[in-house]
Amino acid sequence: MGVQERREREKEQRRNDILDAAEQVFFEKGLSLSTMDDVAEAAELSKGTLYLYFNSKQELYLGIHQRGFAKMHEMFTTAAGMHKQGVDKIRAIGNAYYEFSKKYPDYYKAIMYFEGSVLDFTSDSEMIELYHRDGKQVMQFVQNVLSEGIDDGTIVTDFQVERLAFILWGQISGVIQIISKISQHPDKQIQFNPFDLFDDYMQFMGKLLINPGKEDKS
Amino acid sequence: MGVQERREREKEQRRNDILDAAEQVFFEKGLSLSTMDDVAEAAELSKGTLYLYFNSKQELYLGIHQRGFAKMHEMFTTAAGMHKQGVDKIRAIGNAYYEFSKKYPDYYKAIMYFEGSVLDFTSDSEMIELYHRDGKQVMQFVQNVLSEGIDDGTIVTDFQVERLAFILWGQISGVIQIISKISQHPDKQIQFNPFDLFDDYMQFMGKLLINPGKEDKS
DNA sequence: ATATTTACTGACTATTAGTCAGTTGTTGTG
DNA sequence: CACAACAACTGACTAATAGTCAGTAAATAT
Repeated sequence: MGVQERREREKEQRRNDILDAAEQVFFEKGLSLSTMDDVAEAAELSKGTLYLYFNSKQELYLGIHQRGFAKMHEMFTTAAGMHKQGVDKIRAIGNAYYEFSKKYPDYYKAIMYFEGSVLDFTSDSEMIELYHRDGKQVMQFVQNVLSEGIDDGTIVTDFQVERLAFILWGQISGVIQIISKISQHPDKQIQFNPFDLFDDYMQFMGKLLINPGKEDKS
Repeated sequence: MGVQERREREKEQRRNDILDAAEQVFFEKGLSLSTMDDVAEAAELSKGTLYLYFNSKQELYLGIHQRGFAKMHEMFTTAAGMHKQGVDKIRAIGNAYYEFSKKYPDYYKAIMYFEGSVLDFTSDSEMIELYHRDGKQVMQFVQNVLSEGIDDGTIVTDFQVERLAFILWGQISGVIQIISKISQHPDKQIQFNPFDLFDDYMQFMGKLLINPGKEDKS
């Protein structure tokens, strides 16, 4: 009996339709100015139905966050897949992260939003769990690629891979965050192109990880 | 005639009293669960009065953000003041940043909150301006200390000071952010003490900036 | 004594997240 | 087919709360 399965597919589809509508509305007006009625109208559903699929406005936004994270992760695997050596994969991931923030600013915004407001969540712990699961998955991926680099000898470090992964991830997130901030709010006092800052950062980091003997010349 | 002056002092005092009350309430219950009526009650004032001093709940929270930033900046100058050499001052600032995040987690939380939600601000541009002013001030301070280090020869770098300041600030912010996140939401998969991660980071960075010939042995 | 300015009040309004009793349509059963 | 059981959906309603504003009180100036 395929009825059950079809029902589940349709339910999944509805969930996606709602997320599509929510993206449309949230990305257009910003989260705080968007109402659940706006989303309901865009989805051509009643507000009540939204709450059958998402328990709160914030959880709906978390759904968008998850889409963003999935997209980012996909860009990471694609980028890493284009290289053989560990160090090149790590570089490619760094670049992909930055590209993601430029190509999907609204998803990036959603990620930053939760980064800054999970600390205020007193609510639903299931939601928080879901949020952290995404983060861990990416950390694990970075860790694996670092391990590859250490194994193939293109990355040299005194640190445990696990720690290094956290440090690198934290660093690059912070650098991209500040670049987004500058780009969003330009300041005539700043003499450089914010985009160049990222190249500087990558160059800066390169020195710390690369084993010059093993690296391909480019 | 000192009446005008006294009035201004009293007004400043009221503003501070309101901020005290707001801290008490927001830090206790978290921003989203706190109401303006709660704050009014804690301040022993009517809600209307709050709005004579702050235009919105968010602006009130921004007032707390500013107090936090001032505290942080103060810790930076104190920390830097305890050293002679540029590189030591920079290290001291890095440590002070981390100490700040641990000693004043609620102020730190406020800073993170705005970091993640300015991107959503469609509102009051005066408020955004105020927010960015704080950030610039700290960046300027870091830049000055870096310049000192370059001048006294304890810091060596190929980059422009301005860019280096942004990179370092972004990096360290990101690392502290991820440490806070891990600390707040411990994970048995993580084998290390999140606090050690910061030491690792500082060690990691040290290698990039220090001129070994010039450094004091410790 | 009286006018003017300043600080404050709290009842009120508007908005909106979230609920729930009821409707509609689909699937399974005798 | 008739009818029961179930699932998906609806939208009017409630509760909570940010923000307002006409009115009061108290200090200051004339």
